[in-house]
Amino acid sequence: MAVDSLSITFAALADPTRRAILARLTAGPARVKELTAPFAMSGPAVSKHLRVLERAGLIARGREAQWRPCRLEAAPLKEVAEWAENYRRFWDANFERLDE
Amino acid sequence: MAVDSLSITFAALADPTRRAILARLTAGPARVKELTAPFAMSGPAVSKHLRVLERAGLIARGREAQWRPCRLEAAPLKEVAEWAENYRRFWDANFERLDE
DNA sequence: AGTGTATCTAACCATTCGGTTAGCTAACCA
DNA sequence: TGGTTAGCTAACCGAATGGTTAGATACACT
Repeated sequence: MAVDSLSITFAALADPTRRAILARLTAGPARVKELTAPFAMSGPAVSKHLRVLERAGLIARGREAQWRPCRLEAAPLKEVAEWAENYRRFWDANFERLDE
Repeated sequence: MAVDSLSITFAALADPTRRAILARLTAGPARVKELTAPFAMSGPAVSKHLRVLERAGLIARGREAQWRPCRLEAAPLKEVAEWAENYRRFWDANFERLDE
């Protein structure tokens, strides 16, 4: 269930660790070890988060000797922004409540 | 875990049924029965989705005789849009990959 | 008072999620 | 060749998710 890309993207973003990883990657690519450092969490746990992000198309992973550098792939975030924009008129205007 | 509001909002949005409910509510408030109709799903299942949306602050529910009309509360979507906007430069520009 | 409708709670079930530890593979270096 | 490091998979665990059915509650209409 929930095989649509927007659901997968939102699910990937619904975790503060994963959002922190994306935020770190805005400063440029990083290796897994580097991404693990800020968290009180085992390597495999971060590895799982990275897989979730990769499946959502939010990161891409390269291969460089014994490292697997990750870099941000922000395209799905454009979909998110566009989806949310559809609701703009419901938050930035005093839209009428005709039912009241 | 994941008590931050952004995580709760993203988690609520990570389900197509719930996003469809929000989309329906852009046309105005609706009763639970009305929201249930489009889905091949039991009443309690929709009721649970509504509770998730309510806890995320995405809908509000009134009380009107035996009905509990729901209406859209889009404020959390503004947070989502703003969060995503921080990544705009990573999707709409050919940003440099200094590492390559 | 009794019937019907709208909605919720409770209990249950299978699956997914976020974490762990243990152990593997691949690459580098002495 | 052996040792160290980076990163992975596998197996497991407890909690959360998304659904179900059964039953409770609240209100409206005769």
